Amino acid sequence: MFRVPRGTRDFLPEQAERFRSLENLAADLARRYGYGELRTPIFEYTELFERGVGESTDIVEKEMYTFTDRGERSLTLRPEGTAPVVRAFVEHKLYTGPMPAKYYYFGPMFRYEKPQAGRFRQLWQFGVELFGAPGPRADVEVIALGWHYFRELGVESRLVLNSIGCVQCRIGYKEALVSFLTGRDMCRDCCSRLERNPLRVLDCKNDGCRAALESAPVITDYLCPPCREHFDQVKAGLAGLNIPFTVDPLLVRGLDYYNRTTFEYKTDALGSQDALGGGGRYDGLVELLGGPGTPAVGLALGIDRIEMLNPPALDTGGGRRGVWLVTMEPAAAEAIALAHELRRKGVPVQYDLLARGVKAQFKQADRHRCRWALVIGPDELESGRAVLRDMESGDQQQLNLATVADELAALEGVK
RNA sequence: GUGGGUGUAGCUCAGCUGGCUAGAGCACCAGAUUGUGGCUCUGGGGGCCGGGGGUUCGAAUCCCCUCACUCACCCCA
Repeated sequence: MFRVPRGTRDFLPEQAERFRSLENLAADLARRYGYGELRTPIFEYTELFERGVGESTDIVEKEMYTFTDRGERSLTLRPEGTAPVVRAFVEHKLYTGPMPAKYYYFGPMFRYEKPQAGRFRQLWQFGVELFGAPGPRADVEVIALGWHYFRELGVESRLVLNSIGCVQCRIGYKEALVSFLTGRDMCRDCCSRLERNPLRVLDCKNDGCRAALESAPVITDYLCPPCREHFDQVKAGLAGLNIPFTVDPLLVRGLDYYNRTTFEYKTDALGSQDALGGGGRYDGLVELLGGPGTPAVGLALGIDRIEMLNPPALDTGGGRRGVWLVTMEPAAAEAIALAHELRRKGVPVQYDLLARGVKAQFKQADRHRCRWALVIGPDELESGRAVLRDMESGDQQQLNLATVADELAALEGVK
């Protein structure tokens, strides 16, 4: 028997509906903030991610689905959404349009990881990217949009904020951090990180490393005056919108392109996979990918994990909906013709396709959780009056066949 | 990539230290009720016991390998 590939899954109608709702709510929110949808291919040239995401990141080092096509080109299933959006921004010279330029995306990403709770090889992200606004208000808008999404869904999340400064700040900080940590007791990974990318040590969950970091210098003490000012204004802007947050100087994100603001939305309800989303500012990426120097800030939210939290906004109540048409010979053909007329007028109608008896058809109406059973048999055609049964209460009434479509459309629980 | 747990019907599981045609509940289909669902009763369809190999007169059960799922580490959404 075939199964879905490891780390991927099928979405059966009930869950697919939940994902559709999450997408619709995200798209609606993005539009309210003035973001337009930008769809990019599922795969890109591998080099885009190598350069855009960063050679030394986990994503590029070990998580990419990379393959060679028949033209000997190296392609990669997109592991994240920002690099492709930036590529499109540059390729279509969108920087020539009105600034700032604001885009959102929603779709699957691919990472070759060992699956576990809340971690998949094909995962869905909703993200936004804002180009051309260097000031802190842009950071605040993006962070607020993500916060707003959680609020509308009714999902609890904690906002964690940090600033990793600019290249200049980090030179000084890295020196301080390396000299502080050198010679201390850390895990093997961190010892190598110390040389290659010392900021990653901050992200280590190892107890020994955490202990070593207790009194380590923090990046926020090394921000240059402009970066400090920017960070202060981001915090003030969030406070002004009554968005609560905590500052975590250890928050370092796994992609190389960030500068200044970084943030994550976390949950306590998913075990060890606590990140629901995150983002930050990436002022150098557009230029790195061949465009004009353009400041930018963005975020990405993990839809799979959010869905796992059972957002209250997705509760549909589980009520009955729609109409089941009960047919019987020799009047079935005529009844079915009427059903199609009802469908053309927007009424959702199902009917028996297996030549089952009346009793079984009512049972089907029940099992499919239809709100109404509409009986049209020989007697009804003769009298011109259809029998309508409320499958919730059991009450029955008669409807005039000539006006049945309008009457049904007006009923509760039809759609 | 490293480590732990689990694989028996569509689902949840039982099956003792190897021993009759492998079971239950739920679900599905039908009948009891030849134009009325939910409750009840009766009946029915469904299993290469994850796969392969081994031990044995005999394996769902014991051993080895493998695959899958799952949880955790790393890291992230």
